[in-house]
Amino acid sequence: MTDQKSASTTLDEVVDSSTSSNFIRNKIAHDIKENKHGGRVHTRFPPEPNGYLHIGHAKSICLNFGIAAENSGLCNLRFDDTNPEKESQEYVDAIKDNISWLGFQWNGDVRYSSNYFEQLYTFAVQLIESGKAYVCDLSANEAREYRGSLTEPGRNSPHRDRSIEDNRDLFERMRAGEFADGACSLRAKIDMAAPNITLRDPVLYRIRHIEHHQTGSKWCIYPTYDYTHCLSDAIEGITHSLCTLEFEDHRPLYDWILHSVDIASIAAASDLAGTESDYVLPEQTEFAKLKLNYTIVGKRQLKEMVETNLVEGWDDPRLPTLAGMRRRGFTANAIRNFCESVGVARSDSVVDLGMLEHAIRDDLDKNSPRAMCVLNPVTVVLTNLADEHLENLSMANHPKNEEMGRRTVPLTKRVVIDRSDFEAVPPQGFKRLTVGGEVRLRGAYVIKCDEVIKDAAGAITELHCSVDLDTLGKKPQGRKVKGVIHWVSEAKGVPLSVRLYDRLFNVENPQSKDIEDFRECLNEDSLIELSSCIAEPSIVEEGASPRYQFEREGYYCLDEKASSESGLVFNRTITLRDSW
RNA sequence: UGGGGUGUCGCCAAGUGGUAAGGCACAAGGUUUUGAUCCUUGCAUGCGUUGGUUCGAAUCCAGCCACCCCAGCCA
Repeated sequence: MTDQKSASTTLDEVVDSSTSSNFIRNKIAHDIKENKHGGRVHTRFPPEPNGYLHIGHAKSICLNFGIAAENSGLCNLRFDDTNPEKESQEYVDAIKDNISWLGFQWNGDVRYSSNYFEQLYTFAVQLIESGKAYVCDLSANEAREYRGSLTEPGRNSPHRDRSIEDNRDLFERMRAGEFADGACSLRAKIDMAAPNITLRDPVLYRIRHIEHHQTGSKWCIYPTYDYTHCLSDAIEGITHSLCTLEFEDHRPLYDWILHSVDIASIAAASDLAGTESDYVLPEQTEFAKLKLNYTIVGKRQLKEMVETNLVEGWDDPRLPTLAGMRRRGFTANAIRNFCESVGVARSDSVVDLGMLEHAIRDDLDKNSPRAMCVLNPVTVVLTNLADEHLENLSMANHPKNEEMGRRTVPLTKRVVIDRSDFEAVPPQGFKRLTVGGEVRLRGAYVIKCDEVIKDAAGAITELHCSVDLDTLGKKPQGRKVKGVIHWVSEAKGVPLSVRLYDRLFNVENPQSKDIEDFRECLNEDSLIELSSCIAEPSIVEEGASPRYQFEREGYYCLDEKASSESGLVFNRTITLRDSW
């Protein structure tokens, strides 16, 4: 088991210090003060391996691991794998990978609810023996009818009063595989008239003759979430079981199950067995899910987009999956900061995408080296330079951080600039190149456009400019040059493709009730590939960074998956803020 | 119309009886060889609403309104 101190040290480096209070932090501080769990804080992140993790999970991960770290506690990773029908090892692996990438280390070995199946079975027998559970032969449809409705109470199952002996026998036979899927189930005997529907004799075990990714064919009965989750928490000695708001109605059931099983046997089966501390049951606390406008964070919809090829896969850079965001160029640090800035509360809220964008710009601005890359090149001929002119200019990799060093950028007679940096008829306030106007080539000289060369169709092919050779590293004499533009040597630059991403949806809430199918509001231009870009050579030289700020354009990240020997591909993570 | 929740600036969000933090966004200035960054300033006599209690209420009480979740052998 990881020792508490090292876990907290790791997280300290990772958790932003500018934290603000929230109801969970307050509750835990209070519990510690009251010595509720002997002062222990032990959380868990319990994903079901039925899909990839997304930004919403990141909030939960940061919360659970963060709150443990802040309190010198522990956080387990436990796969809530009670429904083999929807789960797979692929998801298990991807989830572990994503959590590590986010910068968190779980306590000890990865846990699986399925690790506890045998123990859970024993507890179920105990419930049967104390008359708190029974085997019910009602089909799923019949059970629904018996359950009643939101406004009407349910009716007792005709099998509710079977003898303990019969129940025990039937349950054993369920396990032994004597019954077909759905033929019967084990139910808790609580109250069919409870206003909280969760308490109307919830199913504890169902029959599924199906292979499980962890337990193979050992079991044909699988415990349900409600039965498994609370007991798994208890077994692991979890103190604070944090989950989302929709589980609020389940809290009475969480408590009912824990209090219906003999606490001494839970304690004996728990990780805390043999520990001096008195065993205290875990407590569930709910918080609001993260929602983001212009994006969908719903496993079902994400899965649908992946499976119907609306996107390229779970790691499509337009997706809010951690895999996608990572490929897009998001940093773990930015995601963690974002989750902290969003806060934790109980009100349903929708966070503005702008907050996420701010988090990534903030991180990338500080940590990305700069480079120049021209997206839509047009040739500029520097007429007063010699044909073979080659000048190695030294440029800072970061305007504010000298420690990031310098690089050499070659200047030749022919360079390229972005087409949008020249306007024959400039609008008011245009600060770039115009006919007869001057502009500085970033890190180099001030140039003046003397002539525009066009082809037969009238399209600009070249701009002929003259260089003011007295402006390298100094302001020009007697005038101000308003603009600075980026450029790349035509001969020395490296060709690359760039993928420009935009939001996947063009409406704030793609899941709104007045939208029948979220596909209606897909943004057609969410991916634009530019294939004739040209960047300064430093981006492929020894010691090149995987991420750059392409000056005046945005933050870009090498896409290793898409790049090949025949071509480099960079993903635009996010544009620069643009007040123009 | 049963039960459980939530309502504080355009968006998050602190605040738990002593007179409305912070962030994002936005706006206006300043610096700048990135229309970036950075800096400065502005941005709720107001806390869903109506009453009540109190010297004093976003905080306590009552009613009302709006929105979210629950009728899987999903989690």
